[in-house]
Amino acid sequence: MPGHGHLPRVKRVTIEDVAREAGVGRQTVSRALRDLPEIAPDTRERVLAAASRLGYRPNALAKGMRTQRSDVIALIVSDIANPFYPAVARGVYDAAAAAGCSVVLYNTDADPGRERDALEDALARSARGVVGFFYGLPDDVLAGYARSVPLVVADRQLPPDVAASVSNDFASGTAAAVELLARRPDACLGMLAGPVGVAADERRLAFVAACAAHGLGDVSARIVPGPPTIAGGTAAAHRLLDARPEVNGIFAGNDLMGIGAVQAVLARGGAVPRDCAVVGFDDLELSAYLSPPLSTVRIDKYDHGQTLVRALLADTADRISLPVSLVTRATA
Amino acid sequence: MPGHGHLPRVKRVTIEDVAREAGVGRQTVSRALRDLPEIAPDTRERVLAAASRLGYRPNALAKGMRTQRSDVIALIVSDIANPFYPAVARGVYDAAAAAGCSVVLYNTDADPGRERDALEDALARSARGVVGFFYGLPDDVLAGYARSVPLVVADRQLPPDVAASVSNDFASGTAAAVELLARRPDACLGMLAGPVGVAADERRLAFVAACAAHGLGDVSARIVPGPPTIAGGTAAAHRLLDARPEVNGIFAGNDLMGIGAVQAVLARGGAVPRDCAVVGFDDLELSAYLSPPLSTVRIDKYDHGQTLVRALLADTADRISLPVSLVTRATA
DNA sequence: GTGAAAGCGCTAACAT
DNA sequence: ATGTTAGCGCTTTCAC
Repeated sequence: MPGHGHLPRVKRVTIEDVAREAGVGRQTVSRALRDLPEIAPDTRERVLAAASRLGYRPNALAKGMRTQRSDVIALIVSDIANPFYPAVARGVYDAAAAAGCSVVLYNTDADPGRERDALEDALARSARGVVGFFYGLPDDVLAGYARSVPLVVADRQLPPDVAASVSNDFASGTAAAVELLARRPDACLGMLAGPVGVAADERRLAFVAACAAHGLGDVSARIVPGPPTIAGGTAAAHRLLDARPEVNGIFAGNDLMGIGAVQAVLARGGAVPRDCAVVGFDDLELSAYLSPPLSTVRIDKYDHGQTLVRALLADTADRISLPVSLVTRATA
Repeated sequence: MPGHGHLPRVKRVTIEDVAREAGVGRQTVSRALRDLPEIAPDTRERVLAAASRLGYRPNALAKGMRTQRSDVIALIVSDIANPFYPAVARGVYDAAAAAGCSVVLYNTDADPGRERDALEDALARSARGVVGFFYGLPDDVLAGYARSVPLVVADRQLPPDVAASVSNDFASGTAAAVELLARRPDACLGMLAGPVGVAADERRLAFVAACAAHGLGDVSARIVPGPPTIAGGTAAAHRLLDARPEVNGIFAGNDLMGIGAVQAVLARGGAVPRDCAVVGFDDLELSAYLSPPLSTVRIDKYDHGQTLVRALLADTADRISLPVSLVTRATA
């Protein structure tokens, strides 16, 4: 069956064609199309009419070539299939669209090489800017890219004046989760940390600090890392519970790991929260409908995405912290 | 705080610079970079060395301008925050990346105007191709675009030789779901259809046909439309159950609506599946962990995405149908 | 095997 | 208010 490649490529309508059709110069067409002021109203009308008559479509490549920048915003995430990112992506998209920009998506799986590839590609496309979640690249590399392209990093701080960042208030969220988990008199808490990444330490420290503040002693030996997935959460919880059967409260790095932790407790014959309570982080859309409904720290993912783009377009180097809130459901 | 706009724009390293550094002509650099055969091995070495010494980065815009096509694949969905699409998007991304392409994402909310805008933008960017879920645009408009850009549509058929399509086998899935729901002797089924869209009729018809095949009579009056969300499913289920209290089996257009239907049955004081069974469609990652775990028709979303891109790159006008399978859990 | 010239479609700068 | 010139960085075509 013949495909598209066989069709004769229709010659593209250019600004030159429109100019000829309207009986004006190229520049006048360009002005009319971009709605610039220095043009007679009736001339504009005539040009616009000619353009639509011919079915003119601006060539974004040519425009970008001339202006040295394209109306593209790069969104770099570890895995769009992880239910945390889609809502962020929608926020990014809406804010970008409001600014007349398109969005190019990159998945890195938290691999530093692929994070770098994504940045390089954004540069090759003369992206208007990059917003992203970076887990593998060190600060200095990111700082280097920030010199070539406007960059806003999510959930991670870069040195002042290097690049803006938009982070969820992980410290407050962790404190609230620990406070909830620490309510039982015999509380013995553990944590399921996300993948070992550059920003992971901050999170560990927040947990250790919150536990210390509640007189729970040094919990650092009860922090176990794992992939940020349901399976990863299950495996990590089993490891934690194998080593420390006395643990009766688990703080998971994200809801997916929280779900996995619940499954692990159940698989060991325990009940949630009776034998072990679980608190997640993110509040996925479906977390409220789970069995049992998951207690978690809610973050506004859509707002996160929008804020990322707004910070990018605002062209500042601020550190923005987004509020979080504890949602108590059935697992803690 | 000073932002990025204040930094002095570093002059871009071009192919010309590399040529000068390596002491060869521009053309030779281009050949070396693209790994073309007509070049002496040592010349290539020298050029490559010069390029990396200078930190040369190819300009995708310039390349696209010259070749009249960019290595970009447009992915058009209604809403990336709907948990159905992210897995598809990942498949699209991986297949695109394997072919050296980037992906630009568009959200249309199923609005025909925005579907059109997305297509126009893809054209403006000289996209290598477009894959998408179109709910608002009529066949002839899509056919028109298919003449300007390689296009593969998802879950919808276009006339032969116009564009390729990759669809899930909705008919089989519906038949299986109805078979499951029809097992109770007094079965009275209803359907929660997705938004009224161009492809909606095919789905309604599949349901009506499947019910007729099971001797369930004409169910067309028990099909109620609604937004493809949890809230939409709840509302639609309430409307259905208000009008037809005898309904004891609901086939939801997707898992989100299925979750909503379960909530509605529960809110009315009923039990699932005792008073009313529910079967969804999609099998979201979290559907197995819901309360109660949702019975559904599983589709391989990641494969769907990959197949979309492969069909695009293969440049055929085939109609590809993807297999589905029934997953029986607790709601039916 | 290599280099020189031409030009993709657009907009900034400079005329007029 | 409008037209003309130049050139963004690359690849295709054609010389050599």
